[in-house]
Amino acid sequence: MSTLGRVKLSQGVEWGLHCATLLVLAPPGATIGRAILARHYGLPEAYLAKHLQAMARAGVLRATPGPKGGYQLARSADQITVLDVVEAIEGAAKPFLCQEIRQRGTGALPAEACRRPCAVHVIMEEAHQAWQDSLRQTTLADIAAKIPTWIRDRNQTLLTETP
Amino acid sequence: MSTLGRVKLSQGVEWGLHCATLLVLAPPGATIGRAILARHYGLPEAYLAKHLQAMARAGVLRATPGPKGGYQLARSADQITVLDVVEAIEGAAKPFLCQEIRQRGTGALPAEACRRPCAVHVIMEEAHQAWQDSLRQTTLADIAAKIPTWIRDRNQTLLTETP
DNA sequence: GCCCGCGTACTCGGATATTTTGTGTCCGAGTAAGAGGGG
DNA sequence: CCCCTCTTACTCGGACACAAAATATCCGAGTACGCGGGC
Repeated sequence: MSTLGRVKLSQGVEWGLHCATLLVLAPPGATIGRAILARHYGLPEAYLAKHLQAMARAGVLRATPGPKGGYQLARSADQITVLDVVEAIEGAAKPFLCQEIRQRGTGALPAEACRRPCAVHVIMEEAHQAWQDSLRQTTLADIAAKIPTWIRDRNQTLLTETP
Repeated sequence: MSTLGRVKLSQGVEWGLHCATLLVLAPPGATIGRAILARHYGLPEAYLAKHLQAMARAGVLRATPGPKGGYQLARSADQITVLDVVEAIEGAAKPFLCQEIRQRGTGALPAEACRRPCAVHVIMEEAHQAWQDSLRQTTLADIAAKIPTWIRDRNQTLLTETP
């Protein structure tokens, strides 16, 4: 069987979260260019740009053009949840779209019997809520706090050097 | 911008859950053909077949060929969770694939510093677990129990009539 | 009247096209820094 | 020595190809029923 549809997250989510974490460690007010970010993780710069743009559009990051420009967090790290980043990249659309098939076909139910959302819809919605709640519980500050000091220091020097 | 990647579930999930629910209401031992199921919800039969096959392969449904053949539940309705159906159709693959980008690029960490999974990976994993747990809490029997009696009776007659 | 064999019609299953989505890349617009000249 | 101006190089942003996956469909293999013939 060729693995039919799967609930797959874009790889951009991983990229975005790691880059955002790196920005947390940057000095306040400083910006990091996408070229530096891409090289730091060995990512294709042009494609990473797409995800960084998405985060900027969503209000998670702030982009400044020109020399010495780059990206920085749009607000405090403890005010940005993982869900914010994920939805910025993947989009905030509900994963399950109820097509109301109970109202179609030979077994179609009358509209007045469908005032309440169907049970399937409710269950999928609750699961999605649980997923969102889980991602909301962690902020970028929490992630950054888990990073060992020596890595933090090393990144500081890595990101400030100008090749 | 064209809405970048999203966490989208196949519509087959909705189809599969509704059809499975319909099978719960069927008399014990009885089978329902895919043609009946497709017409009942106004779905394209050939495509619905693909999802029904997937559920049969996953051990959720049991298919019997020949005349009077069709699909039935592979086990008791209270032993089939919604997660079973979803994973049967969407596949059980993890949605988030950690590519270990922390070990790549100019900022690559040494392998011995990566004994623990990275924080990003852990967070995404926990969210997925929450999602799975939510879907595991409901069985097909629970869904069927929510269906009003008059709909149950009506489906009984609809599914037994032979056009 | 009963039993056996065969044709048939119905079932599911896998292999095959088409459309949408995600992946990857390129080039252009905008901006602030920084050097150079004038006051 | 300071200030203004212009060039320049660097930044991000959107528009453009390529690949993978989901969607949609068709035709073939297998099986049990049911009819017909034989006993």
